Amino acid sequence: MSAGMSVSEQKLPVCPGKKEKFFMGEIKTDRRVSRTRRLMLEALMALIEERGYENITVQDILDRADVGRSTFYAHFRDKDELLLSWFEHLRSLFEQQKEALLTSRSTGSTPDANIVLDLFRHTAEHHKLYKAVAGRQSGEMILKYLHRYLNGLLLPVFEELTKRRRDVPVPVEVTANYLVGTLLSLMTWWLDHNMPYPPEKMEAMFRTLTRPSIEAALGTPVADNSEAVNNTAEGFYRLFIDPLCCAGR
Amino acid sequence: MSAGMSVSEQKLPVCPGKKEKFFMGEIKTDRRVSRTRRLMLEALMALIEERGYENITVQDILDRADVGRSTFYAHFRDKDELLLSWFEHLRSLFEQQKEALLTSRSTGSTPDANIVLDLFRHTAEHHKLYKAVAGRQSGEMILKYLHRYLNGLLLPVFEELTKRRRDVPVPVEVTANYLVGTLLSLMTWWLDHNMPYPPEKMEAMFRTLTRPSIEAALGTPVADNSEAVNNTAEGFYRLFIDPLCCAGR
DNA sequence: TTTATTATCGAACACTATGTTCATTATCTA
DNA sequence: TAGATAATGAACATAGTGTTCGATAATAAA
Repeated sequence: MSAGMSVSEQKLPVCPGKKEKFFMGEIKTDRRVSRTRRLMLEALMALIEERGYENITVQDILDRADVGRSTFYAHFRDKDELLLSWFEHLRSLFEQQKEALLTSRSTGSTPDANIVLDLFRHTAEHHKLYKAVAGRQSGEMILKYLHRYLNGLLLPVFEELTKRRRDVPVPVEVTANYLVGTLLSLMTWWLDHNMPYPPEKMEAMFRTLTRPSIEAALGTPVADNSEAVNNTAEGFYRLFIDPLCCAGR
Repeated sequence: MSAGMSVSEQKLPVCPGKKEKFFMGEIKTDRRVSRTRRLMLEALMALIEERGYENITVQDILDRADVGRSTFYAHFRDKDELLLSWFEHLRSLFEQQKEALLTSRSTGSTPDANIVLDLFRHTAEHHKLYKAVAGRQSGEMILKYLHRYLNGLLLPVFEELTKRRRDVPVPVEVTANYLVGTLLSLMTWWLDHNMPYPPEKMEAMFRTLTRPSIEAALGTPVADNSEAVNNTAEGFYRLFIDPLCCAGR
């Protein structure tokens, strides 16, 4: 045993997502690790814009990133996991922004933020990438994850809103799913048609289409609360528009 | 040249979809051809139900259908084309039904048919297959085709409906896309959650969600036509519900 | 600076699947 | 029955995936 059991004990690089903090001691990520991951992500993004996700091989990424084959597989199980790690990155950025808004809210500033409008604007900025990732001729992987994520954000909001209502004609799960679906549907249509309208117009359409549906889906309000009821849709949009309320709980 | 130029001139089997009818002479499909195609389609369907489209290899289909490899490629370029041919088959069935309804309509019988309800019911009957084909964990190929097809049916309807309107707040392309998207979104949600509600309830939800949206999306009617205007949504549903109107033009 | 650690490299390899070729055989239509 | 055409199946070329492991290089910590 002295010569070190050389039986396939290749170590995996430390996952930077899991900077485990026990006993206040953060584990720093090895420079090489973050560098490699960055290179691979950059290569992936560039290649996606060029050819679309489906038309990329692992070898392409390796060549572009100038990284060894085994290194890739030391970090990710496959191409999908790399793409997913990008999505997780985006998500954490989004959640950071949410936190920021939450605190600035409690301070009193920034009365309203329109998350849907922001989404359309942000998408427009990176339309090439997003079209390649979510467009009609590409795999739907990311769209599915996004759908699930947004659903998770929205569901509690609707559950809150329907607490004081009787005879809700459409189950909240369906309504949440509907709303997210409509948003993503508008978004992909917009991208696939090369953004023929400005983000503001798209947001207006989204509102026009979904607001009356939500009123209808939530059903008749209970009698004793008629004031807070008429502006439920308004309330919803404020909730939805303000990301904090959704998951800041 | 006498011995018949044997230079890679393998003939493709006659495509039965193209039973060309010129001069009243239909070309009969060779028994062997239809038999092979039937076997391959049956194998595909069975395998899809078992494992889902993504997890099937061409070899699997070959084994199940008991058909030679080269035979497969004589008929279809790849797996996708086989699946597509199934979709085309379904579509032609649908269009036949549409024709039948159209003629029986002109005869005076069958006052109304609810195409959306029929769709939910038909899906329920074959839920295993459709879930495997369109469910969340499978590729979206068929869903995309279906989306496009339904869009094509719907667009002219909306164009007709908006002819007499001014200041339509949402472009008809967007509205059509929205409506189809919502229908398919409800459908996949339903399948993915193992059909927790009956088709009738699903159809009701679809109506609840989309009717007010459509009213809103079509915008204010012109003044002089106020009667026909208030029931535009009604008219739309009759149009949409009655498949004839959509593409029977 | 030194040292122990650990990430990267890269070439070889096994594996799975795709799609093509073609001479031979079986089946159909007329 | 004859001529035409479809099916067969084995062999092949191609392409991509994911793994292995000894050697090398970069890093953090001492």
